[in-house]
Order: sequence, then structure tokens, then C-alpha cells
Amino acid sequence: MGELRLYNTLTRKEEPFVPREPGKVAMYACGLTPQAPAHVGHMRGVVVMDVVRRWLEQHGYEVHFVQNFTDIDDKIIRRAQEEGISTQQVAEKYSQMYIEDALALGVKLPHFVKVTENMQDIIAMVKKLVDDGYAYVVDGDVYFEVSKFPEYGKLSGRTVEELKAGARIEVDERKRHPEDFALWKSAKPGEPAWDSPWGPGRPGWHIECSALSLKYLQPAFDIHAGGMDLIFPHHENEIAQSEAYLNCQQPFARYWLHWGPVRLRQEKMSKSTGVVVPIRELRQQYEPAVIRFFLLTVHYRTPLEFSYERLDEAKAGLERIRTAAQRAEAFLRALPQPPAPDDSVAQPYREQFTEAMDNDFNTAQAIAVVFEVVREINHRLNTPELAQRPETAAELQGLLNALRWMMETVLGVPLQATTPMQSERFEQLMGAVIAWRAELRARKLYDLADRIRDDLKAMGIVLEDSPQGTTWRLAE
RNA sequence: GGCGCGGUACCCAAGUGGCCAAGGGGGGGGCCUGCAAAGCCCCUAUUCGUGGGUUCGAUUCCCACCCGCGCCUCCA
Repeated sequence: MGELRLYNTLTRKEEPFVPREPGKVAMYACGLTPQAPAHVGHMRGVVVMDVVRRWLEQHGYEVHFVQNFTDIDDKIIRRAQEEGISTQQVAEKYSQMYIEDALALGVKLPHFVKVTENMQDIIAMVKKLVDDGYAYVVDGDVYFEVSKFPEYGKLSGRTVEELKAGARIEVDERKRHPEDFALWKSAKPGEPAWDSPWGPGRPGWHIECSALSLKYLQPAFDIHAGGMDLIFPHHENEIAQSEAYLNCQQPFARYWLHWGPVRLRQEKMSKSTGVVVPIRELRQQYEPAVIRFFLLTVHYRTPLEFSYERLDEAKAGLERIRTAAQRAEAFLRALPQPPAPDDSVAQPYREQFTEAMDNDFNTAQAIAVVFEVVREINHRLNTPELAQRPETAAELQGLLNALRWMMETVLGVPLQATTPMQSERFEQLMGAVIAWRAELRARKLYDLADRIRDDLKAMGIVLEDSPQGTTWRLAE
């Protein structure tokens, strides 16, 4: 396996990936605040990170992947009031939905951690920042003093001066500087609260990711990821408070990876704009594998325009890949005995695929290679002289193995559509139907033969006649 | 206003200082077929937003401009 390169937002360059500890990768992705159903934009992050973890595993790394649920914050409190249930119930409900959606998309779940289950670690971190003079207390609130951290702005490429120039936020008069941000917020009456040295309250936004990632992955962990919209202020603030906490002796995280937004009608899909396609809704209309494949047809840092036309294109493309796999399987199944795979044809494609993935997880390029493999398979099945060759079966087996590795192992897109009705008995039934129909065709009773084909098609079963015989497959 | 990203065929989308600028979708033609479907082959960008510059040579590097987008406030 070659060298993996990834784009690091911190240096604005593509860099070779070298883990902190040989053979192991520690990575963290900012999760979400579970207060509404997840939308396609969220799922892009989920799928992208899943592919990142899968590819790191292909490189032989043992991956520890942590993701948080910010299960207490202003929006959850508001949501709880609206729905008349507790904040825990809100968080639990939407976390669960999120996990179900992720599982449906074929995601290997990360190690989830929750803010409310790690409150003492968060408080301890805030306390150290206060004790060390990086933060100050005002009426039960704690603020991080940005001017105490000289490197502030190094991730987002801004300076404090620029921030002031563009400031369009109402400044809290109690803060020493407008750019200071809250580490701890005092509770208003009736709000859920945790005891702290500064009185009852809850963590500010940002601190939870610092505390949780440092607790579970230790300082200078390998990859910290999130959506591009988190670069500022979220990740910038995380760096400031974390590196201050570490006495500026070591970096917080080593590589920063950010995926691009999903847009809808030229606008970012976001809860705040209400321009949103909930993944639940989309799952009613498209098989999860199609959604996943669609999300991977574009490089992860490129903004992705959502549309049903694109989804239909992805569906057509995936169907072509699956058809080729099924045809190869049928060909090999018909053989008296399965051939040992010959990888000589497949190997160059495996290498091209690997090169694409090593190139900052370029799934768009990798998928192009998948289609090359599909063409190699179809070419062999379609050309009688080739199909007769004794070595063709072994080559097909090698190509099919490569295709499965690319699609299923690495990209996580199943080649078999999930169907409830496959069973041995069903296979036998189809075999019988095809035999009867062959008899009809031999007697030139084409109207009956065509009617069988049409009726089956209406049920989602496609019959395809060829000189080698008739095959069937399930239409998605 | 500041910072950043991008404009590649009908649509989507990779990519490179110089082999025919990947791949997918769509469209056209051919082959195969009883018909269909699937598939295969060929065609669909002498050109990469516009105008300059650097270079033997730029779509790729630099500058300006136009257009779109993101961030600067909660956001994945």
C-alpha cells in the first residue's frame, strides 16, 4: 500500500499522513446536537468519515473513532419546552434516530460519547483554564479570554482585528473583549443545571469537544474532523482553549479534516435556513445504498448540490455496477466448479483505486476506476470468443473480487440490493419459470413468453435473454 | 467590508506545466436479439469563466476582471 495523503486545513496543504503512534489512529468528529431529525448534510459527514475510517483500516491501522453528542444546550432546552418533555428525552429521541439513520447507510458506528456523562471532566478543564489565567468569571459565567492565546486564528486564517472589522454580533457588555467566548453558562431558573465552582450551570458550546476528545484520545491525537462551517468559530475556539489548557506545550490535534456543505437550490442545507431534506424522508424514496453512493460521487471537500436528478443518476450508475456483478456471479455459478481467481487483469485497477483513495480520499476518482472494472467484466461476458476462453472464468473471479472490495469493503455500498424475498425455494421457482418459458420460446409461442416477462417485470423481476440462456435479476 | 473556495462537454464531475483532458448520466449511430432488456463498439470539450502575463509550451503558475458559493452569528 502506498502513502496516504490528506488535506490538512491547519496548513492548507495536502500532507502525508503519519500517525502519532505506529499502527494506530485516533480520530474525532464533531457530532451534533440531537434536537431535530438529521438531514442529508449531516449524513454526508457521517458517510465521509465512515469511508475515511474504512480506508485507514485498509492501511492496517487500528482506528479509535470518537464522536460526541452535545446532549445539553440552549436548543435542546427550547425543544424540550416545545415538546413538553425533558431535555434527556429530547436528546435520547434524536440521538437514537441519528444512529438508526447512520446504520441504515451502512456506517460502522463510532465510539459515541455524551456531554452529560462527562460533566466532571468538562468542569475540571474549565477550572484549570480559570486557574491558569486564560479564563475569567463574571456572575457565574466563565469566558475564555482570546487575547491570552497569541495563536488565535491559525486554523481559520483570521486575526482578531479582522473579526472586529466584520463584527455584526451584539456584544455582551460583561465580556472583556467581544471575541471572548463562553466556557460555562450560568443556569436560569428552571433550566437543567450542574454544580460547579461558579454556581449551577452548563457548558458553553466548544468546550465539550475539547474535553471529550482530550479525555478519550489524549493530546495531539491524529485527526479532528467536522463540517467546513465549523472551522470558525467552533474549531478555532477548540484549539485556543485546548492548547491553552495544555500550556501551549503540545498541539491539540494534528490533522484537521473538513467536508463540504450539501446545498439545495444554491443554498446551504441547514436547520437555521429551513432548507433541509431530512434523511428519514429521503430513505422513503431511495434505497440507502443509493444515497450513500450519491454522497460519494463527489470529492468530500467539494460542495454538493442536492437534487433528485443527481440521485437518479447515482441510482442508474449503481444499478449498472450491480448488474455487472450479478451477471458475473451467474456466469461463475453455472460453472462445474468455481475457478481460482486470476488477479492479473484486476490488479492494475486495484492499484488505480488505491492511488485515488490515497489521494485525499478521492472517492470520485475511485468510482471512475470501479466503472473500468465493470467494463472489463461486461466485455468478457458479452464477447462469445472471450466467454469461451478457459482463462476467462478465473479473470472474472478476480475482477469480481476486486469489485466487491472497492464497493463493499472500502466504499461501503452493498452490491446486493436488500430484498426480502430471496430464498432457495425462490431460486428454484425462478429456475422453473425460466425453463417453462424457454419451452414456449422454442415452440415460438412468443406472445405467452413475452407475457411472462412482462408480468414478472411488473413485480420487479427482470428477465434477460441471451445466446447463453436467460438470466433474472431484481430491479431495484 | 474582510477571509476563503470554486467556475472543465447538454447535465454532474475527476485531473495534469507537454502522451487522444478520467468517469457517470443523458443523446445519436452500429452490433447482438424472435422482440425486448442488458451489454459491447463508435460519436457527443482542437478545449478547461474573460482578458493579460511568465514559459519553448498553461486548462494547470501569476495578475486583473466577471460570475457563483462558504465563513465572518447558531450550523454537519
